[in-house]
Amino acid sequence: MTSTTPAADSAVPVKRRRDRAAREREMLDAAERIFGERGYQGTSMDEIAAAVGVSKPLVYQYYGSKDGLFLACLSRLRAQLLDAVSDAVLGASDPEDAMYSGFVAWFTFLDEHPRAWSVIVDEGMLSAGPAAQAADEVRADFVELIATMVRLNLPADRAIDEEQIQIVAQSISGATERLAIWRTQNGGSPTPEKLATTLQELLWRGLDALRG
Amino acid sequence: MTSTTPAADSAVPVKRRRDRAAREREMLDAAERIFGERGYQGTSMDEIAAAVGVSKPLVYQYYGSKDGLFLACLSRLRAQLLDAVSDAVLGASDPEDAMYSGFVAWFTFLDEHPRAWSVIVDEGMLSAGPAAQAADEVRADFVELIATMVRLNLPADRAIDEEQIQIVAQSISGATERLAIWRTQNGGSPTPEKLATTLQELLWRGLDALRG
DNA sequence: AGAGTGAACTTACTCCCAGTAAGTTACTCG
DNA sequence: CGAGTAACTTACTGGGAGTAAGTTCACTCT
Repeated sequence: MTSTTPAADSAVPVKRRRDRAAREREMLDAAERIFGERGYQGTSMDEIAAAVGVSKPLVYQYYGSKDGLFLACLSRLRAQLLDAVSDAVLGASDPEDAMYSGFVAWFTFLDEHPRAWSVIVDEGMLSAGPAAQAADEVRADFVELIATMVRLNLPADRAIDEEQIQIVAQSISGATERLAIWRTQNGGSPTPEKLATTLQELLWRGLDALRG
Repeated sequence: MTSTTPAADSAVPVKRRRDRAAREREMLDAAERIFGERGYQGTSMDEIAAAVGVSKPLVYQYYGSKDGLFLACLSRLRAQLLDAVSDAVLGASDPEDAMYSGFVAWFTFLDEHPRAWSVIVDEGMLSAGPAAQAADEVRADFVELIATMVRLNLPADRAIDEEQIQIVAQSISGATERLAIWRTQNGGSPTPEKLATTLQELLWRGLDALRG
């Protein structure tokens, strides 16, 4: 009864050891959840390890550093976000609708994945070290999507000023990120549709102007 | 000769004790410089204290925490930046020029104060705690300046959708911040004038559209 | 001048957390 | 079964944020 026989545990055959890929996934899931709840600074590696039921050095063996683990979370979440927006854009009927749908998809996704959004906001934590560069590359995919959309909207017969396109794409990326932050502080108040409509109105005619 | 007579020091009467206001200024200056060079994470409170020639607890007595000290730097730098942009806007001849001049002033200031800019970028480090809220209030001044400009450009005889104005102001603030970050990574490549011109073209007609 | 008072300042810690060295346990394949 | 390797742990170091408790200076007020 009081003995600590290992056999007693066999009723629940907890797999102590798992292969690397599975553990990495467990760690990533736990990290995503905890980073999302407590933020980068507020999360300790011990905490994540404990949540997985594993010791800290194992986490270091698989992800190298706290930044590395955080970056892995960030990449995965950004990829999901990019997918959501891409799908919306590709499913649209015309360029104007593509832009609007993309904005709606962006704000809606962030609404529906608040913890994901917290992680993305904390991206700024990686302002130093090699992780910072990697984080920028992750964001660059997004800017490139926007740039592509902008290019499609411009006439094919004109020489396109690629630098201007980059400026516009970076601007839109920055605007949507700030709007998302503002919105969460504001109690989620303007709806995704209202935000998308306003952005649409603000930008559409300006994109026209860039043609000449 | 080899004696450590205190009298020998009297040739350079180093004021060991200074009054609080003076010390706070010294600390703020040192913190601004070091935070600007090494970033928030890379800076230790001991380092700042040593730069001032003082012990760490004194810094804590005056600024409360690392976040508090960083926030003090941030506020001062943001205020300078706001002044620079305000001056440019107020000195303009018409609304269109005000907008353009404001953008140029923004990018030029950041060019000329790279350490200040580093600190502002690191603002994201304060994503948790009471300092985060304070940091947002500091930024809000900027958004309000933009909102005022937008209002001035709208016709006085129409009911103004205040929510739309906030959206636009937040967008512009986000766009200019991201452009500034991108620009430093890009080797400072598009000139302030080119950035301002492109933003001007992109936004001007859109602001018109918001009237109806 | 000398005692009293408060502000400026220091020494010497605690605690927490990222990261690591070195070893141990369990699974697999001959 | 034994050898090899991948999964995993215990037990530590180092460094930096924050603090408790005391010390020294400068300035009043008799």
